[in-house]
Amino acid sequence: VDIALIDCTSFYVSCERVFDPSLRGKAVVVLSSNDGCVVARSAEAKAVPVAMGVPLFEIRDLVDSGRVLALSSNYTLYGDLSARVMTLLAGYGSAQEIYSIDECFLNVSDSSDPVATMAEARARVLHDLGIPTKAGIGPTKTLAKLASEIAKDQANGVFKMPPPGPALAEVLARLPVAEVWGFGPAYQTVFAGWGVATALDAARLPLSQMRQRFGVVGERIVRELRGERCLALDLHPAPKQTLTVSRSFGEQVETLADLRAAVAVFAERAAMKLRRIRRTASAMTVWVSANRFDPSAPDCSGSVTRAFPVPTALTPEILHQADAAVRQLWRPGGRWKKAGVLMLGLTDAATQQTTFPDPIDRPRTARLMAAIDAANERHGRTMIRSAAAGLSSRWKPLANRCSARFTTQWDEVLGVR
DNA sequence: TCTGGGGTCCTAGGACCC
DNA sequence: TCTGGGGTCCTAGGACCC
Repeated sequence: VDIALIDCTSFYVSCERVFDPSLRGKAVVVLSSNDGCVVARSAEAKAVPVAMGVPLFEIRDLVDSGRVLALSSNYTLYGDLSARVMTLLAGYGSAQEIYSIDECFLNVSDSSDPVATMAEARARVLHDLGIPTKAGIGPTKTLAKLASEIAKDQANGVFKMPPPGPALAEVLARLPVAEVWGFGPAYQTVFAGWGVATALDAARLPLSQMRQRFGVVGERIVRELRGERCLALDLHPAPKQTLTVSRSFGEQVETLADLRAAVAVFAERAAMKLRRIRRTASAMTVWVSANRFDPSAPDCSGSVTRAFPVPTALTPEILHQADAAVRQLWRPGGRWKKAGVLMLGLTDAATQQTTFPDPIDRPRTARLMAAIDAANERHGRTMIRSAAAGLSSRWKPLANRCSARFTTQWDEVLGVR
């Protein structure tokens, strides 16, 4: 199996360059929605250097002196170009998982020369759309993602991981463990204590140690680094389960009237988004928070969840509940910097069916449990906790019985589904 | 002074039921 | 001193991603 990960280079900046070629070759950054901080950087900006995520005020001098060009974001444009890129790339694999606005996984197992195929795909996207990309190829998603990190240093923009063995170990030994997909800051702290510095060090950690400290998530990443597939391509992602609209305030909000007005805007936008994706919400959470960077800020953060009598996407009903929630949250002396609404329990608007319609079928559950136990027994595996066996969390006790290595091979292991 | 927004998955624990 | 066990449903919170 060969999985490819194609990643658009500095995607937001590249989109801006499509429409304004004069930006090419310059140090350009794109800012977050209210021009708060840097969310995309051109290679030239990275070289300055401008760090990812820095607030605009920290690079004020660079921007004012003209050494770095800062642009406000235009998400409609990025979304439109993303759809075109994804459509083009889909033709270069037998299956595609769109992972984010600027990345997708492709199954390229059918290709006799995946590197050549990806080189061709990159050239096509660059020629037709003007968007530069890089591609990594590997036997697992985690290795493909890691390969794409190396790809940016390759002349053809493509890198294929060697098959598991000494050659792969050599590659992994040169990669800092922080570059591995899924090993975030909390992992890095623990790894530092364990003396784990490279991706190879991580790949050689005992599975039991990873499982004990990081659960099934950590164990899966190590297995993937060794070339064992634990994460399948997600070809039919479930419809969204939650939908959020939130913003930081330009100025601190202190009065009930201002807080009500702000949340009303978020609630209205959430209602519009729900209708656009043709879904309804069964409940909503309104949350408000103080300035997280101000230690002296009053303790006025909180959240309130309110259920709708009937799942809805209608503005009046949503505004009504949102306003009731704000009144519960407001208190004298509060100084708020951010708020949001979170729509929960999304259902299909047409049928009012929840996303996961499986009824609880006790006999079937019992059969599946017996099958999982038998499979674990057969393979001599310790049972480990796993709630991601391609099943809803509703089936957690079931998934818990399945060992990590089989979480993507459900049908095969059980022969039932 | 100024510090993003939108997601997912997993775990733990309590209420409740049989 | 003893005081079930397994399962569902829900919430809160922590971790990660782009």
